[in-house]
Amino acid sequence: MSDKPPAPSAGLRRDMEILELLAGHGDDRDADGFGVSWIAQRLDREKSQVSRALRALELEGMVERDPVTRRYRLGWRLFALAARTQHSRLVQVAAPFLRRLTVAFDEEAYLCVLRGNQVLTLLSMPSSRVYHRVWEGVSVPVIMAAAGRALLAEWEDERVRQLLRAVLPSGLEGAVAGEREWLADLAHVRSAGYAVSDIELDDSSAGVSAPVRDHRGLITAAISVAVTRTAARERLHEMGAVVAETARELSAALGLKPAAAEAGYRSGQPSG
Amino acid sequence: MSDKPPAPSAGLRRDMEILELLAGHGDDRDADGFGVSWIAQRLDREKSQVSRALRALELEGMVERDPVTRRYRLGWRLFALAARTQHSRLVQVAAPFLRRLTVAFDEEAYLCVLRGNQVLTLLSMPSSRVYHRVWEGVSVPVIMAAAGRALLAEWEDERVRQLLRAVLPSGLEGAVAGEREWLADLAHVRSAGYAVSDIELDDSSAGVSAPVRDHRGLITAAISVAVTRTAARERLHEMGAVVAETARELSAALGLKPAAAEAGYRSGQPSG
DNA sequence: CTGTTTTGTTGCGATAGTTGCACCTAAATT
DNA sequence: AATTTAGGTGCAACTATCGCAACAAAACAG
Repeated sequence: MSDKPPAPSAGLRRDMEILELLAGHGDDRDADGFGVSWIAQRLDREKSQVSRALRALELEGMVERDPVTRRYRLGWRLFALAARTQHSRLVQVAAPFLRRLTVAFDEEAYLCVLRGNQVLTLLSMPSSRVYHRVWEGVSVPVIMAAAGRALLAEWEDERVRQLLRAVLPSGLEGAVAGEREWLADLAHVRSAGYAVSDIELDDSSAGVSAPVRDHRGLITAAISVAVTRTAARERLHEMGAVVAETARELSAALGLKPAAAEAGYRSGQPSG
Repeated sequence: MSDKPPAPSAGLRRDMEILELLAGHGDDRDADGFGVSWIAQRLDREKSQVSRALRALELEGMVERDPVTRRYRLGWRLFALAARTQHSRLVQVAAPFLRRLTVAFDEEAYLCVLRGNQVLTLLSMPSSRVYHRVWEGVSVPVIMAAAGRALLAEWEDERVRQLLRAVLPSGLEGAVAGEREWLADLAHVRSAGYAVSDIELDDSSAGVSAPVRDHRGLITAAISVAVTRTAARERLHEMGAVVAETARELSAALGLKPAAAEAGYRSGQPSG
């Protein structure tokens, strides 16, 4: 009477677990997919259940089975659906702008959105110098990337505090100071139009980031540039201005009418 | 007693129908998503069912709800999963090569794979001249695009005939002639390394296409260039040679060792 | 090539999640 | 304020799924 709180949409949850598992660590060694037994064990479920689920998923094109190894991988349907996402549209429009940045600075550029407490990278544009890791579809905590500051720039202070408290290991002594610093950073974004952070997606690079607005003037994305070499602080701010201007142009390309640019200020979104 | 042939994985099918519906016609007017009732009616299902399904899908990030309009759209999770697809990796590697083509010819370039009887476009690289329609995630029948010929180039004749018969409106008088012509086209791909077609993705342009091979030497994708202006036949073949060379380089970038280039010949895949 | 182990699939009764209806709330519309 | 429409919920009936175990098929080993 205590241990069976109903589990609605259990099927979907299982399917998603499978897909997430197939998505893998993103590493490459698992490129040839996974077998039924391995998945079943990893998920602590019945082989039969996994077998049947995978067959159904394959029928829908969500996964596909290597004809020779008989292992499963993520399927084409995911690609087709994702292409119809609004995120995809955003990526399409943003790509040329990011490219411009990579050309100008010869540093990697990213397009990110906020997803809960995480910053999700939608697009990573490599610089000419290195074939860097692909960050697309990868999430990092908001507190890390400069993009996090750009994305939260116009949240109400109280909501920012809440989020920080939820994310930071609570009880940390420096938390209060960190909060204050964060709020100051956000104020800087509002006034200067860009954020600067010592850490970007990975910890080997600093970053600058600027907010991108949709047609209503709400911040919905951020452009970042990761500076891999230890550049002078001055140069970071120099780049920041350029990134901010690029973000503004991208916003315009997304349909932002100049008048609306200020309208979104402080409007926030419903707490979701 | 006659109308209840078991419906396994009915839940998944319903979810996929919903997602497909949300994916929409790809048009833009539906950018702000769809409401529960509309979806329920369109799918001929109970409102409650759709409501619950959408809530579950939202929990998994497969769809997201506009906080203000309360309408549903495809969600970020699709993007994140798709980014981990092998198709995505292919797109990443191929993008610079396609870009080179668009720069060289100032025409649009595509990366396509075969999916059943259809050619699925994974990447469309716009030329500088027009902001053309985005073809990513869109499928067209094999018989249309030049890419279809490139992708089938090394199938056994018999399998090609079967596929053509399945696709073509059967009973057509010209079918036999069409078959012969097709097989000749495929032979041309094998000898010259590229295909030429009067129709590319849309019917306003001709196209050239060349096969891309994976590390085993099997044809797994195709690069195409759509020629929008009515160019001289000569120029098409000129471009074909370049596209073929680019496809070869891309294959190498994908790990194809020169030795394996011929190994894949005629090996075909299990009929899937 | 034959025996053995591992991996994947299927049948079937019991279980448990889903269905559909009616009802309800909230928001838009008049 | 009244009416219409969209979206969500409670609950009993239903039916798809679960898990077990037996089976089939590869992979492996000798």
